[in-house]
Order: sequence, then C-alpha cells, then structure tokens
Amino acid sequence: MKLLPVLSSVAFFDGLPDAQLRQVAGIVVTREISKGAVIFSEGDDGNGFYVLQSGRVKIFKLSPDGKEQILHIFGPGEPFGEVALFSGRHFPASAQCLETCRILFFPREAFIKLIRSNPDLALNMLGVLALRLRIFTRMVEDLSLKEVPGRVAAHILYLSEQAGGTSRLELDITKSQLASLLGTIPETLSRILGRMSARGLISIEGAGIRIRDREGLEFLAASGGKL
Amino acid sequence: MKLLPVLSSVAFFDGLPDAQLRQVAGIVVTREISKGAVIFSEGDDGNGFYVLQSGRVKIFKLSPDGKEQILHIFGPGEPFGEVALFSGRHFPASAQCLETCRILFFPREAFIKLIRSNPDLALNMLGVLALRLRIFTRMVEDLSLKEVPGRVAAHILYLSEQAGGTSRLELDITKSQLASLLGTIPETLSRILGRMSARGLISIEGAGIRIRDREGLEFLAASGGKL
DNA sequence: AGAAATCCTTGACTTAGGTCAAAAGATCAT
DNA sequence: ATGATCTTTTGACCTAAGTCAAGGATTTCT
Repeated sequence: MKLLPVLSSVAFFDGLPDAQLRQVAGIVVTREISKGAVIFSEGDDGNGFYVLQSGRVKIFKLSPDGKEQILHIFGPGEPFGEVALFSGRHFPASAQCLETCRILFFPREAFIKLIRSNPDLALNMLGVLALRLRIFTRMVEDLSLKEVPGRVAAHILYLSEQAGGTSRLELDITKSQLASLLGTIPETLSRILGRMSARGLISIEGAGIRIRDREGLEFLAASGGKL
Repeated sequence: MKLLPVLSSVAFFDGLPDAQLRQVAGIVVTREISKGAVIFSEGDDGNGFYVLQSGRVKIFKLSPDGKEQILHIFGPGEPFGEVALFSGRHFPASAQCLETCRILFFPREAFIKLIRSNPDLALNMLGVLALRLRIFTRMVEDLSLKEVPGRVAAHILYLSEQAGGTSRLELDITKSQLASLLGTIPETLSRILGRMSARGLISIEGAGIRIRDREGLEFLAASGGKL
C-alpha cells in the first residue's frame, strides 16, 4: 500500500515536504466501504476525519418525515468530516457511499498534533474550511433567493465550468440525487428540465445534457427567476 | 487605546500568552463606523478580517430584485470576514453596521504570518470556521427541510437558550430583519407569529415574546411542520 | 435473458407562502 | 411636540412547487 503517491495527490497535502508527508502517512488508516454503506451518521462522535481515495460519497441531512437534503457530493481526493475535529465533537450531517469506496481515516489526536507542528498543514486546512463556507454561502443564497429553475440553470452552468466549459454534460448522479442537492424533489426537477428543453435552453441526451443557449441559462441563473 | 483587554475578551484569542497577544495587538487597526454604513460588499477584495468591538453587524446577500438574505448577525467579540483570508480573496457576502460600531481590522499578510508562527491561533481560527460551517449546515437544513413556522419556532427556542433558558425574550433586531434571517418576508413572519399566539404557543409583549408552550414549540421546530 | 427493483416522467390537485395595497403603529429628527 | 419616515399588521389574491398516483423506462441482479 504505497500511500505516499496517494497523499501527494490530495489537494490539501499539497506543498508538504516529503518528510512530513511520511509523517502524515504514519497515522492513516485505510478502509474499504461498499456501496450504500453509511460511513457516519449525524450526531455520531467524530474522532477523526476522512479523505476519499476512490469512489463517491454524499453528505446529507434527513428531515423527520424522510426528505433528504444533500449538502455535498465528494469524489477522489476530497476530505470530509473535518468539522467535528475543530468544533464540538459530533458530526453535523451523515455520510454514505454512493459506490464502493476506498477511504483514508486520520485519527483526531494524531492529526491535530500534526497540524500543531506544521503551519502549512493548518493553513491548507483553513483553506478547505473557508472554501466549504463559500459553497454553503451560495447554497443558502440559492435556496432562499432563487426559484428552482434558477438553481437548476446555475447548476448546469457550474457543471459545464467544472468540465472545462463543454456544452455536453454527463450527470454523474441520478436525477433524484440532483433534486435533493438542489433542495427540491424529482418530479419538480423533471418538469423543469422538460420546460428548459421546450424553451430551447438545453436538450436532454440520455443521461446527459447539452447546453443550447448558454446566455439564456446565465440570465435565468443570475435573475433566479421563473421559467 | 488599551487594546490588550479588548483582545483577551475575544473568544478566539483565548489561551494566547500575553507576549503573543501583544504581537497581535501590534498589527491591529481600529475603526469607528456609523450606523447603516457598509463595511464591505460582496465581491470586494478582502485584504484582512475584522473583529467587532462594539455594536452589531449583519452579513447578508442581496438578490438582483432586492430581496435580502441575512447570513449572520454578529455582536461584540465576534470575528467576521475571515473566509476571504483563506480562500479566494473576495468577500462572499456583504457587511453592514446595524448601529454605530467600533471594529478592529487585521491586515491579511501580518495576520497570516502570526498564524504560521502560532499553532494555537491557527487551531482557534479552525474552530471559528468549523463553528460557522455548523451554523450554515443548520441554515441549509432549515431552509430546505422546514416550513417557515418550524424555522420561527426553532429560532425562538434558540434565542431562549442563548438567554439562559428564560421564557421572556427581547428581539434585538427588527422583525423585518428576523424575517430576512429566516429566509422569509415580514408579512409572512407577522402572520405566523399571530398564529402562534392564537394557538397559545407564545404571546407577544411589545418588542418581546413570551414562550407559553415550550413543548409545543419544540415539536413544531423538530417536525418542521405546518401550523 | 428475464425478473426485480429502482428511477423517471406525466397528470390532476392542493397549499404554503409570496405579491400588492393600504392602514395603523413606532421612531426619528427638527 | 409634530410632522416625516420607517416598521408592522391585515386583507385579497396568485402562483411555484409540493403531494399523490400511475405508467414507462432503466438499471441491477440472478
């Protein structure tokens, strides 16, 4: 298990000298988790945090009557579960594997010791948390100030940007999950994608989407408006 | 301007030895800002962060058509504007004084240098960001999974908790602002408080609220439900 | 391949909560 | 104090989006 190459490909270990990477490697525990398995549940004690080596994980909240809000979907190289390290001790949300995953676990005490003796690591972790705050800020903004069509348009543009600006997107999650990520339900998402198609903003190609009128989408996303 | 006592009363300088507090004090710039003045706007370059010494500040987002979502309302001792220090460089939201404020400004470079050489400060800052993430997680949850009455109930209970469990609460912000904080509009908030009164959950006493049926509120907040 | 399970779409219906408008209460400055 | 400005409440109305239900379409497993 050659951990070093894995670690150095994780964004937030970037810039660490080899000696320190080896230190980090020393405290890691590797785990394999199968699709659908829960890694932790909201309220559990968090005695460490995780980095995803392969697979995908969703972080989510459930309402008492079973509705789900997805907060993040993480892929390889992304850390999760860090909040419990630095404030309180329980996890604020739950984590579940969307596919079979290989994850790295960093025990709390050892990792905090590492951070203490390593300012770069601390700053990298601050960067991770600050980025998460940005994402949440936008999420709150979207939920509160945009109608669902605006959120869908914004998300399509976001995916396109991630993919380097292509107009042809593959959704790598189910539409139900996308609905849950955007704070709505599958029926509503389906209708809105239908309407967007009808208006010539996009066309739906199997499991993918093709952007047909980028400006139109941009206007919709910015105005947050109706369709 | 005896800064040291001010600094040591700020939660996240807690635990710093005097020598380091004096270091921190060395880079601070004090400013007085009058009610209604904007401290920074979304998108501005953030070349430092702030700590509120006195007064209150709201952090908010505006939609293109003028609707406002308040993200936080901060009081004395609370830091804000830190996200821009550690990720990107522009502020993700705007900040405005609700009353005349005295604020401390910490320039970016100097403060990061301080953090680098001071693991405790880094860990304290990590704690601040992690706590914010918790707050946002709950905000997203509330906006997406709770109806407005559930959010109002949850907020009333939260205020009561903050005040040490009293049943008599003073709202220290206007109801319009409260509406904006809860992701709704004044009309709706007014109607819901009215209905809560009618159902005997609370009674409204001028600018304050008295909790009359705590269990009822708790049920409403947990179920997120209708009224 | 075929059965089982999951996911997606569409339709008819309901409703929470937003919009607009107007009046009644507060708060502020001169 | 007194008018002017802001805030809150109430009413009538409208609509975005949720619920419930049922039929196709995919995916998954044996």
